[in-house]
Parts: sequence; C-alpha cells; structure tokens
Amino acid sequence: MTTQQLTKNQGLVFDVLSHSDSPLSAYTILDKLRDNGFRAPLQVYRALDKLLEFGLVHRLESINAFVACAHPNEGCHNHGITAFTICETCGKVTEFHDHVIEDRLKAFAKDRNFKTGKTTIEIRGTCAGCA
Amino acid sequence: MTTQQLTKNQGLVFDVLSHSDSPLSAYTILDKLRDNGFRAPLQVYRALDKLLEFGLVHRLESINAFVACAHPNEGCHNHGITAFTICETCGKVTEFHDHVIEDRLKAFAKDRNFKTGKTTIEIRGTCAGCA
DNA sequence: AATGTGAATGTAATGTTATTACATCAATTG
DNA sequence: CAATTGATGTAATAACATTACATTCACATT
Repeated sequence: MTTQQLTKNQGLVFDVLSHSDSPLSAYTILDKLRDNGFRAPLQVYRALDKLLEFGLVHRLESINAFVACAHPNEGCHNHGITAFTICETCGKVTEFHDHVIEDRLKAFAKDRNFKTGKTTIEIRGTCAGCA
Repeated sequence: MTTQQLTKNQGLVFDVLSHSDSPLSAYTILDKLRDNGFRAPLQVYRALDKLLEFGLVHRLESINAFVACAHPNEGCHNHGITAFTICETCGKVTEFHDHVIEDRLKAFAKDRNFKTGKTTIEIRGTCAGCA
C-alpha cells in the first residue's frame, strides 16, 4: 500500500500525521486541515477509518489519538501485533513488534477458544530523553 | 485491600461493577446509582479513580469501560501487568497475567531507557460461547 | 455521451466520555 | 477549637465520536 491510491481527504490526513512528531487527536487533525476545506469531524474520522484499514495509521487506544505507521510502505498488517511505547512527557511514540509476545497471546486465546480480533499493547511512561 | 475501607461512593461504584457480568461505562454506572443519590459524572469518576488506585477496578482503554478486578482481595497490583480478553459480542472480560509477556515488555523498555508507567494489553474478539 | 453503481464527501445534529471550577462537608490532628 | 486534608455536591464545559441525510465523484457499461 503506497500513499498514491489515497483519496484527497485520506491523503491530507495521512500527510498531517506523517509530519507530526507525536500522536494527534482527530480534532487536532481537523484544526490543521481547516485551511484545506475540512469543516467537520466526520471528514477526519472517515479518512482515519480507511487509513487504519490500510495499515497506514495506528490508533492509540489509551490516549485517543492517532499516529502514522512507522513503516507504511510495507503495510503494517504484515507485521502482526503492533505494540507501542508512548512518552507522556513529549508524546514520542515508538512502535515495535515482538513475536514472543504475539505467540504468547495467540496461545492464550487459542487455549480458550477466543477468536482474536484487534489486539492493543501500549506502554505509557517516560522516554529516555525526558527522564 | 478489602472493600471495607471504601467511602460510601467508592463502595457503591465497586458494588455495581462487582455485580455486573460485563464492563460498564462511567455513565452507565451513574445511571445505576441515580437512586442512591448520584447526580453527576464526577461522582462516578472520582470513585473510579480511587478504585483504580487501590487495584480493585480496571479500566479497559479500548472500550472506555470499567470492570471489577478478578481477585480484588489480593490487590491486583501484586500481580504485575494485567491483560484482558474482551468479547465484543457478549461483553465478557477475562483477566490474565503472563510473566513471559511482562518480562518481554520490561526488557524492551529497559533496553531503551523507557520508564514504564501503566501498560495496557487488551485482546478484543469473540469468546468461546459466542463463536 | 448518457446512465447506473458504489465509494467518497459535505453538513448538521446529536451522542458519549471526561474534566474544570468552585462550594461544601466530614474526619483527623496539632 | 482551628487547621488541614480528603471526600462530596453541583454546574458547566471540554473532548471524543457517531448518526442521518443529501450530494458529488470515479468509473464501468451501454
């Protein structure tokens, strides 16, 4: 999935997220795109829904915010479960993938016949630079 | 931590959560406690803050809802990172603790000098009974 | 070029979740 | 008893997200 097949609104939203050094809320994105004709939250949420679907963007559940994927050209969906550290001081987000954790969670779910949908792993704290 | 040293509001909120078979939103709790004199969201949020602090209740970040801890008498804070499966059909939540996952996350954080605060692990999907 | 279809968009209104601000009350302690 | 601290009550507002409905755009088929 490259960024070329995105629609205008999807492209604008992805661009804003890509150029941000910290996660953004939907309403912050909206404000940044007012000059581009955005008027309503739904324009942002609809674009985000598609970007999430494409694996170009991640939603950080614990802070109600969105970040561009760290490796959008590869399609993040290929990498299995995505985990994040989120610095509560500077907002810096680091995305990582750990197959051991993934296997462990899968095994737990399998043992209980739990059919896994989306998995969230988020570590909030303080990054090295802010400590 | 037993339930005895809770204040009136904390006790009421904990009671509602304890008797629910699925997670509840703050506003749902508020509605259930109207007859007990609750009038405003803040009464619920303040009680929840304390219950979270005591380890008697967990917040499910991915669905903006709250559940009573599965083993409140032991103080969940003693069990390290808490993970959950959340059935999107029936709402059933299962709490579990996995030291391998915990060690792995701790190691990742340590490697990057990331000071870990709260960690969220939530698997949403479909439970065995709903499949 | 006209038409049909599905995806994307525009807009308003509303619903849901959470916090700020400020006043009051209750328990404890010096 | 005064002072402090934690809990509570209440109103207002902020922040996040969805529903509903009308319109437009892209594109395939005729």
